[in-house]
This record gives sequence, structure tokens and C-alpha cells, in this order.
Amino acid sequence: MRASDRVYESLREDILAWRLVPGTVLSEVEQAARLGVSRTPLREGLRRLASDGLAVVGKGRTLVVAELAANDVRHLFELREALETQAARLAARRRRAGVFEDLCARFARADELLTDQDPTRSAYYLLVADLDAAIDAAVDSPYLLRSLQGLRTHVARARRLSRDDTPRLLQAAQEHLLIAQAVLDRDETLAAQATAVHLRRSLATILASLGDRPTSPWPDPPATALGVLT
Amino acid sequence: MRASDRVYESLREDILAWRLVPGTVLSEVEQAARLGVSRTPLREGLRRLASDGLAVVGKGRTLVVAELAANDVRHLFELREALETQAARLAARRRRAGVFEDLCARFARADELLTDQDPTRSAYYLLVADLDAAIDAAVDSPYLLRSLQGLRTHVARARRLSRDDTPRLLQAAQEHLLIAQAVLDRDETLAAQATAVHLRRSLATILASLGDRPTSPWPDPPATALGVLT
DNA sequence: GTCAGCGGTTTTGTATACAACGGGAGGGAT
DNA sequence: ATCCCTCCCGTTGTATACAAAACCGCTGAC
Repeated sequence: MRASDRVYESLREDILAWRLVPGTVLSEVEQAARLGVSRTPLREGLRRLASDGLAVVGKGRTLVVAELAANDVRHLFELREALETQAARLAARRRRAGVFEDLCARFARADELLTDQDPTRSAYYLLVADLDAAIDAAVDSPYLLRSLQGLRTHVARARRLSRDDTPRLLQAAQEHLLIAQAVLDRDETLAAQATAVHLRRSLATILASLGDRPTSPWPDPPATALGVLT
Repeated sequence: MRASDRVYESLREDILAWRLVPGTVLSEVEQAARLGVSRTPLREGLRRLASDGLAVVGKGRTLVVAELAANDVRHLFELREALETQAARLAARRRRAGVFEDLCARFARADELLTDQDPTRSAYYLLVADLDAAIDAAVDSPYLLRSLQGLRTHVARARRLSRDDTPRLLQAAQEHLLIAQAVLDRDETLAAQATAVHLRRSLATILASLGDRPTSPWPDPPATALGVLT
């Protein structure tokens, strides 16, 4: 593997994990020394981070780790809604049934993954990643996938901003199940709208966890009332 | 201006104008000699092209100019529909009235720009660019704008694929007018749907001009029948 | 007190030399 | 004849040296 790739992945991981916090200046000589490479491949990795939007030009010509605050998350979800509803629509149009039958079965039993045994929820997030991958495979639209890929980088960073809330994850599992079922049923409209619903609720959860008041002043309905959607 | 920026812009222009055709290998030493810079800034420009999707890795480690065929245009418009309908929706929500009043007036008179005097249609395309810029300014959503920017690069390249057809441009002007009016009226749904209509028609025109049979076997309605939409 | 100009220092931008990887032609074995 | 192995050459990847530009603190004038 090339040194510039190692640099890129290493810095990317550090930024996504919030080990490098927003505003940190990414000095070429300093980072080159830290990662044990020369400035040439380091610069290449840095420019890739910049084209991902993970680093932005600070004062002068320096690169700094990009901000990601509550308002940025709102903007991020405006893009996410555009891309993921379209992805769901196209997946519903083009999917092969087998994968989504399997995913529906797994999401129907997602509560078994959300016991208190696994505080990182890795089994659950793996299932969500599998759904994303299945949708990507079904979409089969290179330009859209490319944008989705860039988006997911920022979504992953945003996830680390808010704490994992088990009731919300159980609700999210039902929303994912609805999406997977709609794709399986080739119901393009429902797939897109269920995705939109899921994203709006996820955004509200993240913003609430950040201490932001939600845009709507209404209390959330009790979780049991949402069961009818599944 | 930095040498790497000149390299990037020069190669980008060459690719968008189809002076560098798909499949052309972008050899570092060759291009560095042609553009009069050393390999270091040239590589930087090349990587930017790759992250834009204008260059892709060929056999070995070489970069080649990316393909853009009829099927790619279809995929491109799947992304375009996702991004531009969302942009229109958000612009309708957040626009300041003045700019769009002006744009409506200009699009209402777009037929005056489409005389046979100007074979490049530069005045008309400038007007379209102004609408795009006004929507961008109203959207005010950094992540979405970033994706839109990347998209427009490929759209510009695709435009050079098909010939300019005056009747279609007159029809497109009416579609643009409808979008601008919907944004001005803060009608989010209409803005999004009018954008979708415009994109579907544009895609059909491009594909027809490429010799592809449209997906629908129906003949286009006469141009005068579309006047009711304005 | 404030602001403009000016070195000094630090940082980024560029050029070049060298290392390493990969493809392709050629030859030998089967 | 075909397949595979090897060596050579061209290309890309990396390191380093040098050039240029920008920040910072200083000084001085108004």
C-alpha cells in the first residue's frame, strides 16, 4: 500500500473518531514527522481529506480539520435526504429479492441485537451497514454512489457526536425494516418516503442529544404507538 | 496562482471541451512537459481530476480520461434529479424575492436571446447559469452545494455531447421560468417537481440526440401545446 | 494610541533525484 | 505451438533541497 494511502486513512480515522478535533491545524512537517513519511505523500493525503471536506483551508494556506456543529448536521441531512431517498427509490426499482428478504428477517429480530450486552452496538450497526451495502448494490448508479460514499464519511463523523439511545435504536430498526420491505415490494414511493421519515427522526434525535431544541415543540409519541408502522 | 491550479484548470478545460477524449492516458511526464511544470504540481492537479471523477485509474497505475457515454448520462441524471430537486425545494423555502423576480422577467423574454444571431447561445446559457447561481445562493446548504458543484462539472461535459436544438431550448426556457416562478412563490413542491420535469425532458433530448431511442415510444407533443405550463 | 511598513521566521509550493513497482518482450521448457 | 519465467525499461511513488509566500513582532511615525 502506498504511503499516501496510509496517511489518508490514518488522518481520516483520527478525524472521524474525533481524536483530531475541529480547528486542529494539519501542519505538513508536523504530521509528516508523526506518521513517518516525507512531505510529498503527506500532502497528497491532505489534499484527499480536503476534497472529502474533512479538512478546509484555514488562515493563510494551512489546512485545518473541518467543523461539524449542530448547524452543520442539519445541512448534512439536507444532502442526505436528497441522496438516500433517491437511492431507496432506485433500489426498489432494481433490487434482486434474495438479499432484501434476508435483511427484512434480520431487522425483524433487531431487538435481539440491542440487549445491553454489547455497549458499542456493533452487531446492530453492522446490520445497518449491510442494508446500506445492499441498497448500494441494487442502485447501480455510479455517480449517485460516489456522492453517497462522500456523504457517509460525514455521517459517520456526526454519529460520534451523539450518544446511542437504545429506545431510539429500536425505533430506527423498525424504520429500517419498513425501508427494506418497501424495497423488497418494489414500492419506490414508499421506499423513498420511509427513508425520508427515518432521516427526519434520526436528525431530531441527534439534535436533541446535542442539546438543541427540536424544531417542533411537540412531545414525541410513545414508542409503542409507532408499532403500527411495521 | 499556483502551478497545480493552472494544471488542474487547464486539464479540466481540455476534458470538458472534449479536446482530451475518454481513454486518453494522462502520463505525468508527458503532461508536465506539455504544460511546462514539474511532476509535483502536475500530480496534484491530476489527483484533483480523479477526485472529481474526470479521470479514472486505467491499467497499471496510470490515469485516463473518464468515459462519458449514453449510459453514463442516464446515471448522471439520476444523481442530478436527486440534488437539483432538493436544491429547488430548499431555494423555494429560503429565497429572497428580488433575484427571482428578475430571473422570471428574463426567462419570460428568453426567446429574444434565442435568435439565430448567436450560434453559441452564450446569452441564453448565461441566463441559465444565473438561475443556477441564484438557487445556489438561496439554498445555503454547504454539503448540498458541494455535491451540486461536482455534479455540474459532469453536466457541462455531457452538454458538449449533444447538439443545441433551438426548439428544445425555447421549451427549456419555459421550464426554467416555471421553476423560477415556483421558487418565487415559495412553492416547494412545485419547484421540486418542475425541476424533475425539466431534467427528464433534458435527458430525453440528450439521449435522442445521441441516437438512443427514448424509453417511451410516444412522439413529443407539439411545442405550442406546452405554453399552458407557463 | 494606532497604524503602516519592514525583516525574520515559519510554512507551503516547486523542482529534481532516486527508489520501487508493473508491463511487455523475449527466450526457454514442456 | 503454447505457456511461463525472467529481465529490462518505462512509469509512478517517495524523499529531499530549494524558492516563494504569508504570518508575526518590531519599529517608527503621525
